[in-house]
Amino acid sequence: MAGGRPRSFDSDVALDRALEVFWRQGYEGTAISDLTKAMGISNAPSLYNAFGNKEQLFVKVLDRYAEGPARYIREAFDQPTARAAVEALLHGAADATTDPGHPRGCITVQGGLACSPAAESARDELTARRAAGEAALRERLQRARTRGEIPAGTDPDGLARYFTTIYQGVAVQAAGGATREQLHGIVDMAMTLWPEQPAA
Amino acid sequence: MAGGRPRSFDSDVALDRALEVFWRQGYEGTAISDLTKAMGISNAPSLYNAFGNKEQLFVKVLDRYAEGPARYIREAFDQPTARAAVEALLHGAADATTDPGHPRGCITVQGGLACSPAAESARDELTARRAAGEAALRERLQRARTRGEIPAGTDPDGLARYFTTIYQGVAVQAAGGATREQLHGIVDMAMTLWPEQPAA
DNA sequence: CCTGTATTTTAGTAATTGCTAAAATACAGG
DNA sequence: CCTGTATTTTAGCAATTACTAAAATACAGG
Repeated sequence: MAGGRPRSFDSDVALDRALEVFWRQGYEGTAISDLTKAMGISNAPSLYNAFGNKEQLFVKVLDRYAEGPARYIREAFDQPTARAAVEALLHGAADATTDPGHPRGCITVQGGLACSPAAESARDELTARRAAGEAALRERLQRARTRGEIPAGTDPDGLARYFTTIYQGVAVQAAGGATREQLHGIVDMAMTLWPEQPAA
Repeated sequence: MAGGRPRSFDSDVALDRALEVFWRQGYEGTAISDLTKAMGISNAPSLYNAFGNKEQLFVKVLDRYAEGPARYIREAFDQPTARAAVEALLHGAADATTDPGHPRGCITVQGGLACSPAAESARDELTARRAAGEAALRERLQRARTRGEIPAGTDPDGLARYFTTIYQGVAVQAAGGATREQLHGIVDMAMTLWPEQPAA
């Protein structure tokens, strides 16, 4: 058994480049030729050989996104309190969606909100990932209520939906050109809705 | 001078049908063939003759949207108080983005957040319209402060950005499958940030 | 009926789409 | 050097993209 011809490109670097393109142009606005060009792959067959088809590459790119530019999301949940987690999540979003080193906004939001029937699976993948984020936040808030971090009368589901809506709205604002400072201001306002435990 | 061959389709009906397609599939996910099929126009040249090119048709469709399914936005500004206006705007969004008679969400948000260079003008058109909506709200809130509807210490720009963010987040939520009731709940929460005039 | 006009229809353009079969190539191990 | 393996390269697929020139058609007014 042997090794075969070596890859002419680095898989992770190529995924990062593909991420940039999908992020900036969305799933349907991105052509395979855009990808090969950006990824440093000279011919389409090499791309298909390494990453499957466009749809499968998109999923790999989303995973790469979650581990790279959007890692702050997972890390936000490491905060000791639910409030600190939400703050880290939203202020992290304000930073990440305006990072000059990346396209503006969030690929999970702008990657494919509306699309042709041919791209439905990509859209569904994005919808599922947004829903998963909201679910994680919901569970965190439920735990926070059990632990007494927030009042017993609070609705964790509604609160999770509210902060998720802020997150997604911030992403749209960023895509539209809002500045980082403006986004942090929005987040500060949104956080004033945090249900404080009435002083005992 | 004479009349020429009569149109085989109604322009307004055709625009409504085109709106549905662009709304559901976005600018770049919509092909001319999708449009002619939905609009009841048998051949592409008739479409180009009547509406110009794809880009120009898209703009006409956005105007039709503003006068039709999104008329509630303009009408919200007719409310006597700024608070009532924002409430009408956001609760109207909760209803409009979940209207079973139309695609979910808001075409101005999901029509083209990220796109290929070829669709940049459509994306810019959408960005400009969202910015115009935010500007209208900002001016309304500035007037509200002058009139004493909201405290003198309030920041109308930040407030306008906040409510616009809610609006856009609601649109994303709707596109992702949130129910009408859930969206109204989000709006109710968002409205609790309204700056009340301290009781004199 | 004839003319002028504005539409529809026919037939097409060049370019691009996502994708692939088959051949050429470059390495590792023996 | 030879074999096996995994890649790259070449060449191409059928389908679709936005769009258009030119001819056919259907009406109004005279």
